[in-house]
Amino acid sequence: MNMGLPIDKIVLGDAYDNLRSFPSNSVDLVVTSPPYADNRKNTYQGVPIDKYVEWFLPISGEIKRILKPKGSFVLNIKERAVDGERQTYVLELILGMKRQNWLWVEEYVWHKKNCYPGKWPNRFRDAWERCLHFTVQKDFTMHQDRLMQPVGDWAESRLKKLSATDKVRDESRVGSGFGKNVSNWVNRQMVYPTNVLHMATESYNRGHSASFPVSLPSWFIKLFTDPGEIVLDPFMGSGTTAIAAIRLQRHYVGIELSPNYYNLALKAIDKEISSCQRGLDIELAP
Amino acid sequence: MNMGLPIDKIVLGDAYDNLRSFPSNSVDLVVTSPPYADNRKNTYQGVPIDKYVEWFLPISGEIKRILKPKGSFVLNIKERAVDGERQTYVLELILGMKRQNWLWVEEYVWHKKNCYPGKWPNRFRDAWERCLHFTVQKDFTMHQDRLMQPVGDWAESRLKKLSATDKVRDESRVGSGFGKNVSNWVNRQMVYPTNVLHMATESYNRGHSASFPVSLPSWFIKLFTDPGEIVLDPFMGSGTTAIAAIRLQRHYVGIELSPNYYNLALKAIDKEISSCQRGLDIELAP
DNA sequence: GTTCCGCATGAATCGATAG
DNA sequence: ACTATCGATTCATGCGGAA
Repeated sequence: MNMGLPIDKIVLGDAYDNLRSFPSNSVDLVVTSPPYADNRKNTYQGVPIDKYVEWFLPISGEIKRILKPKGSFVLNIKERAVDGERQTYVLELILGMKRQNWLWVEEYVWHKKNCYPGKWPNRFRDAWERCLHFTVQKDFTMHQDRLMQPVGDWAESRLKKLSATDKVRDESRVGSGFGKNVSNWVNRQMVYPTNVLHMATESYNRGHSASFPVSLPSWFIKLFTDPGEIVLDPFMGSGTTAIAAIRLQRHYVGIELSPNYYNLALKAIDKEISSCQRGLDIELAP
Repeated sequence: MNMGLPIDKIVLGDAYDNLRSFPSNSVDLVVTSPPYADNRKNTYQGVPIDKYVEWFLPISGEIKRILKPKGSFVLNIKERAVDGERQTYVLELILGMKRQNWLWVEEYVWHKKNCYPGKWPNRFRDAWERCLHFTVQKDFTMHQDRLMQPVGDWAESRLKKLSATDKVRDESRVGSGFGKNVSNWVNRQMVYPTNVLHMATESYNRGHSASFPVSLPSWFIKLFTDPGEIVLDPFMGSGTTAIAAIRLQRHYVGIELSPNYYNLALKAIDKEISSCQRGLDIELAP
């Protein structure tokens, strides 16, 4: 097979079947949120819980082949609670992927600032999901400086407490210790993030289950790729990863089984591209 | 053995040895943060990574026996990153405890607002730890209403404007929750929390530090016990769980191997009790 | 009595160095 | 080679002394 990657395209079909036809060492980053395990039928791509690991491992095996040596695989997933218990298939999946010689580098937490409402007798609302970071080798690409963010409440609240006099004194008098320290604070406004990501979910009114927000794949795309590189999402859903890639001037490759989602993603991408051509939302990446 | 629980006492010695002598069905809640796996030697209670699960499972087995049927076991733990990879012993521990017939009800995330600094080529700072919630049976005790919190950012911003004195007074009254003066204006709208807990670590300028802040065991003690019930921490460390229990009018039982930490805990408890007896700010919990 | 700044201090992790 | 130790890096907090 190996007929080359369908760059900037979405393939309609099964993830594993199509991944097998993709060339090796050709993708810089894989970001995806696979269908979660579910025992109910008539659900979107529902995979039974007890078959989840054996269903996913062949897919992650193909991803390992397709990924470039210094590339990364970010897997957004969260196990369900069934019958009062958290299921263990995600834990078993991590162990299984380690047996496939994946390196489990890190587990990022996506803290969903606006999680679904609800009340149950045995648990609170679930406000977080795992973003598992796997690589092929210890030496991988990571552009940390791009994700530096404004410093937190600490410096902000302390800066606000500075009087106007203090700030003026800082400008006029550079030599004195006090003024110098203040200018240090003002200048050093950016810090590195942590492995906890605070992002709100996006609500689509169309009645489809909310996947991750554009900001989530965007964060990892900035972190693990350069502009012009290739991002693969084998479970494209409504096209969120493609939107993020387009906005950041990366190429995308998608696979989607459901014709319904496939069409949704195509529309979303069309809309995104046309809005770009109108010159509205263009930002220079990174 | 079964000579009765050493209520409101800390036992100096090994966790497993002492747990074996505790009576069955006698404790309402176990909250603990065991020593984390470590390959370095000469470390406080360091347990090698490859022996961690086999070291802990006998302990969790005893805990299951000692816990009352409707009780809970909250395990605060986080795997280390070694040689560029997250270790898997915590995942294996969860699977092992399920084989012990524990129910893995939930995984709470403790988001450490002030995490350890540092910069590495392959990861950001680690700002979260797991709080694994296990029970013996599906029907367990959970007092959700006690943990309702004010809704939204306006409450947070109001809290920040409180003077330091107000905050201290508030802390000593309820332990970690919201005090009287706060609740005056908080009574507008309360919501249930989620399974993501935002708490800063406590750092003492001198001496030893607590593994988790008092607010962490306090949160679970309020949630899973009534006043007068019994909280067990088989790795008491510097006594944080006991402090939380005392403030919330629960009984504590502790075990600690290191004489150094044992003495620290005794001192901390003495200090806590004497400040209570001086009549400062005691209110009836929950 | 407050408020506010300066400083020390962490359940960290990696790479280099030494044994 | 493999293990043990050390230095460099980094930032939100509490606390103490100063204003």
